[in-house]
Amino acid sequence: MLKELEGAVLGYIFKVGPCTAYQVRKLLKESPSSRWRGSAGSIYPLLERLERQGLIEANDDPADGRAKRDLAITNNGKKALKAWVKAGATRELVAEISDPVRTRVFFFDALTPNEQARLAKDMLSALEEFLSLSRESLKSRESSGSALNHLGALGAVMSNQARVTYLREVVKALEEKR
Amino acid sequence: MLKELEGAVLGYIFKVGPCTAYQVRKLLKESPSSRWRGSAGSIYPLLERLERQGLIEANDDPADGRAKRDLAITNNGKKALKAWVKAGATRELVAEISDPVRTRVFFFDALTPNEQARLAKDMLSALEEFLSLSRESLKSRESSGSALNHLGALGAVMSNQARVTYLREVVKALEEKR
DNA sequence: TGTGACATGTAATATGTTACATGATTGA
DNA sequence: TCAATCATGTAACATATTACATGTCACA
Repeated sequence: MLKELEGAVLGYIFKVGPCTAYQVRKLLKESPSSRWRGSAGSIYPLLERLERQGLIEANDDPADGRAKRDLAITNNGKKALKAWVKAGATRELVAEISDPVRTRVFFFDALTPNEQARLAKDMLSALEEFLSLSRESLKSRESSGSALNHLGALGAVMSNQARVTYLREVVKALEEKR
Repeated sequence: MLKELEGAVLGYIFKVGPCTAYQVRKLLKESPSSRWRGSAGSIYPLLERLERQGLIEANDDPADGRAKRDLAITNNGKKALKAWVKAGATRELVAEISDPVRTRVFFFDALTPNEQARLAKDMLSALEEFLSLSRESLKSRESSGSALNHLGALGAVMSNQARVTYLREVVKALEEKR
C-alpha cells in the first residue's frame, strides 16, 4: 500500500496530468496546509520508487536543453491510487489527524496563566490569518474548477473555522479563570 | 528547538510527573488521535537525547528486580518545554495540520461516482465512531481533571465534529451530482 | 550580463517504524 | 504454570529534511 506522501504525489500526477518532478515539488511546497516540504531528497527517490513499481512512466521531453522528464500515471498507477484512496475509511487512518495547535494547548500547564492567555491570542491571530487564506483558495475554486476541487478547499475552510472557534473558547475559558 | 514528538514526550513527563519510558510509550500508543506509535526505537533514543541535553533526569528505581528508570523533567527541561509551546503561534506551525480524510477527498477524482459515494459514507461511519470516542474522553474529563485537560479534549471533539459535518456535506454533494 | 525560475539529482543527517532480544512481575 | 504486562533496549530499514552540486532558459 502507498504511504501518505506517495499517494499524494501519485494523486497530483493523476490530477494535473503529465508533469515534471519539479512541478510536483512546487505543488507540495506551495500547498497552503502542507506537512511536507517537497524536498528534492524526498521527491526524486520517491518518484524512482513509483517508476520501478510501474505506477508512473517517464518520457524525456527534449523541448530544450534542460533534462526534462515528463511523468505520467500508468494504469497500474491508477489502480494503486484507487486502492490508496479507498483505504481512507478505517478507524486507524481517521485517527491519524494531527494539529500542532491542539498539541500545544494540551501542554499549556507549563505556562503561567498570563503566558497562556497571551499565547492563545497569538495562536488565534495566526489561525485567523490561515483561515483567510483557505477562504480565498475556496473562492478561487468556486468560479473555475470541478466540484471535487471545491469540496477539497471546503474541507480546509471548515477545519480552520472549527480551529478558530475552538481557540476562541480557549481564550474565553482562560479569561474566566483569571 | 524541540521537535513535535520531543515536545510531546517532554510535556507528558512534565504533566504526569516522574515515570518510566514504558509509561510514556503507553500514553503515546493509547492516545486516541495519535500520529505516533510510541515505538521503542523512537522513544528510547529520544529520551537519551533529552537526558544528554539535561532536559530530563533519570533515577534508577530498585523497587524490584526490573531495571526501572524514573524520568523527571529538570528546570532546563521546563524552560525548553515552555519555549516549544510558545513557538506554536506562527503561520508555519499553524499550517502543519494534516488530515488523511481530507487528503483522500482531494483525490476522489480517481474513483467512479459510485465508488466516491460509497467511500464517503464509509469514511463518515469511521469518523462518527471516532467522534464518539473523543466525546467519551471529554465527558470523563469533565468530572475529574483540570480545566486545561478539559480544553484539550474539547479540541478533539470540536475538530471531529467539524470533520463529520464536512463529510456529510461531501456525501450530500455527491448525491446531488448523481 | 546576471538574477531568478526551471530542472535534475546526491550526500549527510535526522527521525521514525517494525521486528527482534532479554528478563522480571502479576494474577488467573 | 503460563500468559499478559512491565521494563529496557538494539538492528535493520524506511522515509523525510537540509544542504550541496550542476546546468539551462527567460527576461530585465
